[in-house]
Amino acid sequence: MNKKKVSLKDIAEKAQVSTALVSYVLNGKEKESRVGHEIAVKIKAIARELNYEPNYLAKSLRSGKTQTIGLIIADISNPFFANIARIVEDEAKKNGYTVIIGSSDENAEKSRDLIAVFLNRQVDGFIIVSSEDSEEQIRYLLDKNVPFVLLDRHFPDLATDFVSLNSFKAAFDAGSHLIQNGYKNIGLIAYKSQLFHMQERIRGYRQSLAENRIPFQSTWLKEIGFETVEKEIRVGIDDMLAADFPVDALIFATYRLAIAGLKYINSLGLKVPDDLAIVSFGQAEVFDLYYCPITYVLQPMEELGKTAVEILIHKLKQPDADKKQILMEAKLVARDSSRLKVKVA
Amino acid sequence: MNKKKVSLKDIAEKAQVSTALVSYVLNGKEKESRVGHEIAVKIKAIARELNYEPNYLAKSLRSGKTQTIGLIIADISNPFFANIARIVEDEAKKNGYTVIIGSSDENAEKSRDLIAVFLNRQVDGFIIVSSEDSEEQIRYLLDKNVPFVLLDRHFPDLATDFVSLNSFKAAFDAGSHLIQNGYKNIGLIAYKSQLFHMQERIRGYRQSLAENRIPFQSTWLKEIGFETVEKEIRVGIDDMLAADFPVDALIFATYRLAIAGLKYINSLGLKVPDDLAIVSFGQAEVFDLYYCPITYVLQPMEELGKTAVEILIHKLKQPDADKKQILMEAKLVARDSSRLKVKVA
DNA sequence: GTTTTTAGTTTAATCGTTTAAACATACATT
DNA sequence: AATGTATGTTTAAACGATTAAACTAAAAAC
Repeated sequence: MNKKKVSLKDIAEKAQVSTALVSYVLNGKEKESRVGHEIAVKIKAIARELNYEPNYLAKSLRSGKTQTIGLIIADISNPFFANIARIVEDEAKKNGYTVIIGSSDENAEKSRDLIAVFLNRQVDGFIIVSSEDSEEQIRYLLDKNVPFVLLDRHFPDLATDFVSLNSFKAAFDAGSHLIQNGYKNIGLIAYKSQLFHMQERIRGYRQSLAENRIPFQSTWLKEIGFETVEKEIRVGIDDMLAADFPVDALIFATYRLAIAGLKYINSLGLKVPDDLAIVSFGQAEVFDLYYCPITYVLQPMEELGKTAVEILIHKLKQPDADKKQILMEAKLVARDSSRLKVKVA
Repeated sequence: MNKKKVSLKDIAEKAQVSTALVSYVLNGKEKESRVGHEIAVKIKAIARELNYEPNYLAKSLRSGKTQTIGLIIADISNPFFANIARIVEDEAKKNGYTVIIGSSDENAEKSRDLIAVFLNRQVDGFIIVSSEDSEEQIRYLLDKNVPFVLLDRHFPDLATDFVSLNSFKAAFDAGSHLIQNGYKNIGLIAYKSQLFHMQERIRGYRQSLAENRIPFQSTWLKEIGFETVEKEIRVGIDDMLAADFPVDALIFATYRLAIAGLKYINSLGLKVPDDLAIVSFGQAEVFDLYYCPITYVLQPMEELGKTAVEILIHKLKQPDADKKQILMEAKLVARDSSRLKVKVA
């Protein structure tokens, strides 16, 4: 960069004073530090004239604070997380923080790397959407007393701050909704994951069946591996349709599963919802644009993101405050893909 | 954070040497600086034992380099850019750089803010997807000699490095493809924008008509304002369909326009491609999932992102190298939405 | 007329690195 | 023995800011 940046020293020289005075004035400490009024005015004028911008690195090195938040999300190519990232970024900026984003791609190792890199970069704190098998990393942060907030996914056994979704309730509602609309053989396509939110979705789904006295069939639940979504989904759906009690409705536990599933359903020539009703988690333009708009679980993204930032920033100011554990409620948005079942004559 | 971080000094003390030696050893300069072999081994051992991690802030302050790239994209909620962001991040990481991302939301003022914040944060360089009216900002960077590469959009009048798409050719191909498949009345829905890539898309589209001796009708071209996409698209499409030469095919110049347009087309009950053929820029899962898969212009995202990073990093090492100006070619992916027109009897 | 206060300013250490230059030894050369 | 060279190590300044503490000079208090 051409003209080297102006520093406190430059201003000090031009004003014929020490850097200390300049620092006091520009940090609004003229009162406490009893800086002469005239000189204060002069310093401010010179600072403006030279277009002074403080050097964050120096500031941070001295203060130990970088005003930077590390955001680790599970998958940036998922529009849900991309949106969350944007919200977090905006909210952080409002509070004078910069966000650095990393995507762990649902991979514990990448997540570990990111945490290391970000710690190295001296982020003040983290907002984390945990990936599978990353519980131990969270323990580590807890142990090192690094400020962080878990977002969207949390570990029930760990005493951490978190903001997530009441997945049990959301899945329960999804199932109940389908049942109310006359569907009886309801499948769930979830990820094969020990993550709590996923287990809760499964539990909520099963509970909805149970409360309606629908005996659960093991073929109705498919748990798909992250790495082999496309293939397993095809096999899974085939299996569900060929079962003794073939499904007439499907719940997708995530956006990505829904995309893959719908593609396959399309290719089979099945008609939604007549051949197969659909409810999905996650939200996206796809769901509007599908020939039959998809019923989905509306997650309060805006609140999730904002609250996470709020909690983290509060924590940065008051490290010893009580842990905040927030479960937000989703709202089922009913569309055509789960409309009242037409009885076959 | 609990245990304060270990510094060079801690290692130095434990090894009973000066920090200089430690620094030399840990930076692999033992040879040039003739550090004793035994002591070098000892220092390394202690560093490992204490789990030493250098402090980036101090390093950066000293070196004037932060190993950080500022990425400013026009709209993070657009999957095209979200993907680009991910690619840039990955590629940068491979080269030891961290990326901080900001979304300008197609807004010059936000873009200016981001540039200021990032400069403040001492990013080593920028990768920028410019937004409308931001040419002057680019001039400013050029003038200040800040290293940067423009991505996806560039200004033909400015001598900058850039990596973008041959938009003229891509639009020309889109138009020609429709014409070849029997469509004659072809509309284009673009943004109302002075940005070069948009103007080029319009030019390419018109050229395809011209070369096929199809007289251009002014009703066929709609330029939509960023802020009022939904409304203007409805009016625009209505107008195109009611014109003297009603369109039988539509090209969308961006992903966002396509989404809005398709929604409206759906709501009108029009059948793609029989009532209206479609080709769109941008790519996304939506296009696969639509009842009639959408023909689209495949942009070489991977190459775009990687090349931008490459050029920037090269530039950081060799600031005076020649400017690289790269136009990449898009590839039309033909699907059902633009299939051979069925002649009406 | 001395002492105390108050106001205004500077000094210098500090954050954690890097690195040119100075220093100190040992060894080789004449 | 005096000088030169190689080897190994330390010193100290620098990056740009912050801030406790020291200092100075003038005003207030006794």
